[in-house]
Amino acid sequence: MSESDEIAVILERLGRVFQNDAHVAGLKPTQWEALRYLARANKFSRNPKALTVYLGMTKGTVSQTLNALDRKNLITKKTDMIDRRNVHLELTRPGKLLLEKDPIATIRKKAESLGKTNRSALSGALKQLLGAILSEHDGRAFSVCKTCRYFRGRAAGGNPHRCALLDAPLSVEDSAQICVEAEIRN
Amino acid sequence: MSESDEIAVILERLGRVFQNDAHVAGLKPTQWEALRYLARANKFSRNPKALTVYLGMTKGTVSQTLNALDRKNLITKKTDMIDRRNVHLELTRPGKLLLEKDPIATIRKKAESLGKTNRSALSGALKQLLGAILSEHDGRAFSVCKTCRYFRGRAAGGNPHRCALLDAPLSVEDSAQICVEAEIRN
DNA sequence: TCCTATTGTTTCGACTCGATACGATTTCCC
DNA sequence: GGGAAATCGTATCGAGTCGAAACAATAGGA
Repeated sequence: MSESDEIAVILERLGRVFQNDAHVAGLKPTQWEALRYLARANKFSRNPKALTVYLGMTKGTVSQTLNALDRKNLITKKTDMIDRRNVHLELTRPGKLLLEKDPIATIRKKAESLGKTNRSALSGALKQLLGAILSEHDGRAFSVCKTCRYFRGRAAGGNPHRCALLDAPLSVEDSAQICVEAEIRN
Repeated sequence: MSESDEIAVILERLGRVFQNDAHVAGLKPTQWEALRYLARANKFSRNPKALTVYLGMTKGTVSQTLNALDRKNLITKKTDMIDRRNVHLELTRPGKLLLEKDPIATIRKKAESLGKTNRSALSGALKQLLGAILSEHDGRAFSVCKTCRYFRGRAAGGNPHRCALLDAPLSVEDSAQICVEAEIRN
């Protein structure tokens, strides 16, 4: 078996193990990912559309997942008053609290035990792999706001950060979060 | 975000992307994994029990998945005549043919494009990670028969290979395949 | 022979997921 | 301004996943 084969098989298998581990606290793996995403996405990206792109699923499926989370009172949905087709998603307090039990922590701990050299190599190679796959997948990289070409840092006068694409102000918090619109600066 | 966090997030995300890709030819991701396993497992390991351990799922779920594959005529189930509780699983010809469309190939190609150095690093680190996780998971490593401590290679007289644990003969093919019982030599 | 462990199957309920059809808006363009 | 087209989200369907729990059948030991 070639090295590439091994990588493919192990990645597939790791994915399965993680997914099995993710049946925690009555939530399904997908629901955990949605919760996690909402915790890390900035205000422009906390909507069903962005989540759909992020997860790479169809909007119908995402809609159902969000319904399930809503029923459990882990998120709220609010119609945008300016464009009433849009929906804003927010974690509720129980939702935020639940994230402390996020099963992804077990993966992190395992990565921790890997040793610095191996860990760096793994992190680098995985990033490259994910990038290669997403680019061919029309999925965006979903990088952090601050690194986006449309990000305008706070000027000398103490003005807030701004997004030059959406022409909107950005809190310090927002600018450190994930954004659907993010385009890597070149 | 620490390197370990990044690794955890990317692995989770890669798993999702792969899983989405695995909806091919009318099969679900789990069904593909079962098929793949059966193609790579030796005769002692082509049964529901071993598959259950390999996939890390409950036997009920596995039973259903196997039923689905049976309905599609991709596998056969046959009761063991010696111990009638056991079931032998085999790929049918259509099952084997279908494996040529295995969506895991797309992952392999991506790994291919990674470059030798990165690829080796990734392969090594992933193996270590999977090992660490499985060991804590009471999941076995499922290594290849030949590397097992119970493997007895063909003697000078031209006798067949043998498994000293099950006290059974091994074809050349079997001994190159995955075995549930495999225990790494020390 | 009875007791117990092993191996699989069945059933249940909640959820996933793609596909498809819909329902509101909003936007574009004549 | 008004109608078509695009956008964003929801509802429904069918096959499947998945854990949990109950249930069968068989094997093996006391």
